[in-house]
Amino acid sequence: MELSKNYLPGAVEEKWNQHWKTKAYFKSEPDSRPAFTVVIPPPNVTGVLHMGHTLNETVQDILVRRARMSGYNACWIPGSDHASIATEAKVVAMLKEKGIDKNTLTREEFLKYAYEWKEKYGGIIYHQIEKLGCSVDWDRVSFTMDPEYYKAVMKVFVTLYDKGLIYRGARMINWDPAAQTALSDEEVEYKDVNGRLYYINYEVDIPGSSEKQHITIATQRPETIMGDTAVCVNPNDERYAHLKDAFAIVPLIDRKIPIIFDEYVDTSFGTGALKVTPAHDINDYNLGLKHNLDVIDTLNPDGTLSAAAQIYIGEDRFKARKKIIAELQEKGFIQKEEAYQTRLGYSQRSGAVVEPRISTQWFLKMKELAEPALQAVLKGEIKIHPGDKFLATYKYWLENVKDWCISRQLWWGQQIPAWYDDKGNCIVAENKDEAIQKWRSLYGSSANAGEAMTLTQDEDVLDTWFSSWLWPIQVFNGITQPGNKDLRYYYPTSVLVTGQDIIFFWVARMIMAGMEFEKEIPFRDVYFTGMVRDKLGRKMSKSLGNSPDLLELIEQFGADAVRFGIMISSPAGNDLLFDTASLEQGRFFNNKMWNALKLVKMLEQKTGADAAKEDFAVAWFQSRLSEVTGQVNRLIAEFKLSEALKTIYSLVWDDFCSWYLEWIKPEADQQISQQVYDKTVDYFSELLHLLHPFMPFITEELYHLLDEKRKDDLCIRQYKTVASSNPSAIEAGELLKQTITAVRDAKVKNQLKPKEEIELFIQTETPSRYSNILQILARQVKAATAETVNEPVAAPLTIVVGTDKLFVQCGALAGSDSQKEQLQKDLDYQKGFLTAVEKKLSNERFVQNAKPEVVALERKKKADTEAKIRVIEESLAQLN
RNA sequence: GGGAGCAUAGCUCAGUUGGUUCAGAGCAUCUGCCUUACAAGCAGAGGGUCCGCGGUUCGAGCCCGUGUGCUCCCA
Repeated sequence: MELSKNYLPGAVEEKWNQHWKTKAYFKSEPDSRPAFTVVIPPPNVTGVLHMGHTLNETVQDILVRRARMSGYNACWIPGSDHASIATEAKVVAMLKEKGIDKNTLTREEFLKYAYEWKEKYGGIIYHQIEKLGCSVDWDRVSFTMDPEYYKAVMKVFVTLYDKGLIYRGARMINWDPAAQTALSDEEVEYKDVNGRLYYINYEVDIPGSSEKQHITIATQRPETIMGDTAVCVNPNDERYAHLKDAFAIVPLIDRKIPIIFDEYVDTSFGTGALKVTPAHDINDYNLGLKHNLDVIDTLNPDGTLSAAAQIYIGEDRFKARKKIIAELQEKGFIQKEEAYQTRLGYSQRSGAVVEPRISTQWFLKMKELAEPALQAVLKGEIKIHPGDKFLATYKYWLENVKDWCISRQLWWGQQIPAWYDDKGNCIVAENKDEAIQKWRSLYGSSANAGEAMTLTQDEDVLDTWFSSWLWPIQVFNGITQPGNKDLRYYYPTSVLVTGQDIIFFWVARMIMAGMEFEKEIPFRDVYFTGMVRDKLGRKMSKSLGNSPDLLELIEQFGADAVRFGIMISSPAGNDLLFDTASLEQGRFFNNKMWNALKLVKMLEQKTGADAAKEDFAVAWFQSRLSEVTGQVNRLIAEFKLSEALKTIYSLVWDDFCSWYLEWIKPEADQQISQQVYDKTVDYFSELLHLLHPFMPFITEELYHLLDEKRKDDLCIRQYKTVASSNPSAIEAGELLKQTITAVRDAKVKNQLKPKEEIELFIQTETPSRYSNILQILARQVKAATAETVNEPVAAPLTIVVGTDKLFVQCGALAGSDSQKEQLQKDLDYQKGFLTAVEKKLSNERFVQNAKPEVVALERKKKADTEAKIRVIEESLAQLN
């Protein structure tokens, strides 16, 4: 078989994806094995996978593939959520391009377009997940707007309403004027911005006084003055004591408002006088409630000024601000203005500045739901990784959680299952038929039987997270078909992998839903990945254009290399700086393994019965493999996947390719024993097995190329228990590596060509340590002979390794300065080390206080170092 | 304003219960090699006041305090 010069991932990945699919390896049905379940955190249908998703999916696939190879019935459920605000915005934009105004459509017509859009673009994400090699069960793909899922959301809403946990009421909420919908607190992102503070004079009207006075208030939002319903000052503020029972006149519109007194006002801020605008500020709203103030909403839902503002009606709030400032200035109301650092809330979805607004919305009471969710984590039923970092955040949020605004003024989403009759009576039911029945039983009589038919459903839909919080349950239809077989088998799921940014949006609420509806945790472990940033440390974002296209990366480097690259630079829970250099490293790694395969295929042609057995190399690698496999298993159990990958990488590249293969590789005219060859194929297969969850395609490919008669597939091959490792073989291997490196180094430093033949004599007190490795050593350093001796041998080159002396006989050397320097340097270090050890040992308090084994260790260090110094000094003496 | 985290080689990070054979890895850099698997490679090498200051201890990269800088979350 002809093997290409380099590894070519494209065709290989296509082939195995197809093969795995044909074999249905990733389908899961309940059986007698333990389940390992992962639900994909639903990426939303609006977009494409970004690098954050790529990291997430890769981590999940590693865990799932490993579980599948470790005796578990692995089930990974793909899906997406409907992302109501983002999707609706995209659909509206798409319609606009077609010249269609959303407002001219009925809800049904709009939803038809939305579903069309979802069909067209929702598939992109699934395609990417597949290209990345994710071993998901495509028969179980789930979407938050599926009919069954929709029903589940309805049922949950009604259940919670009946329990008294859901209520409807007018509250101050976060309003997104661009999307024209309410938002939850979590959907608002606060940013520090440079604002300006305007000092505005309000004329004051004091009863019984005709004197012209004014009071100055400071505000960042002059466009809201028309909504002012009071000016508030601190009762302890002497500056304003004379204003009791006085009124202020709102500039421009000349409305008379009371001056009120409340200790809430900070006398040191601004002028100590606060304009109170209950409709447009949460604190003012509360103050208004306390003092019974009017509420004048001067803004329309789209952020323009309303008729209540009296002036600049219909102007955008920010344009109106400019005009109002100009007018105030012109008319002499502005005393001064100054720069002011403030914080503004932005809509996470539309980016618009969020407007606090009083609005009638649906809310979910959170306190009762939060408690069990908090306990589940505090008791350790659910473990968060890395725990030290996020436990406190989780705890704080749940302990201080506020009610959740769950209604959205949109069409794309689950319509709220509440119906109103002509009189405004509200009925909550899972569907209209039930609503009618309920209405009849509550308000009906034979006389008005027909009236129920006029029930109209609430126009609003539910927050997307109100559906995705059911995800771990409803992907198994657990809400709509309680206690079904799948749910019993797969729930609780095993691990949830997600970004730390949605700990509140999703993780906490999923735990609440699990505890509320199943009385059981939704997953045992939560693994938070870090944020993916560019190599300058900036967040990846569309506006910066620093987020690469996943499919292009796969095209360029191969899916395995992408997976490698993102994992190798991703320490658990930390942000990672994404750089294509790490993908390149992955590609190089592919190539390295590809070339190792080529070597093995070459060796296959050179097998012979009477060839050298190379028992040592074979025994050594067996031990290394066992040792490192154990390490990898431990690392993965601790979710240290990046470390695990690094460990495997080094095992493959350094131990297997650089050492083992070189040690067993026969000379050009020699053969390799069948036994060693077979072992080599075994080892290589084991390495591929170990690496497979990280890099599934190339490992599957090489696994089959290694032994073309193979019938089984790597992706479902089961891991065996780790064989024990032989410490003395490991130790001998280390000595061998160390000796080879020392001789090679000496050759380089003395300008000897690597190929130049030498003779090697090792003076040692323990020749047995070398007996197994001399042959390999000789070959690796191009020594015609390599033997242990009792006495020094005259040689131009002396090297010290530990307490052994290596004498190298070779052709003439340029000079012995280099080795002298080397020895001297080594001597200085050892002497310094010895001084430190002796100082410690001569310290009585150390000898008395330190643990005996520590003291013993120090004594051993002293003896060892002294021996080394002796050997180095002898060698130096011989040189002179 | 409240809280959390981080600071170790040029870069990105390991460093588990304090014990100088423990200051490490990968990448990058430098030197020498087109050695018959691999130049996408091989063989070597250099490089750090473990952020500053103080403390605890026989002993601190590790523990405590404090300062500085950066990041994140919450109000």
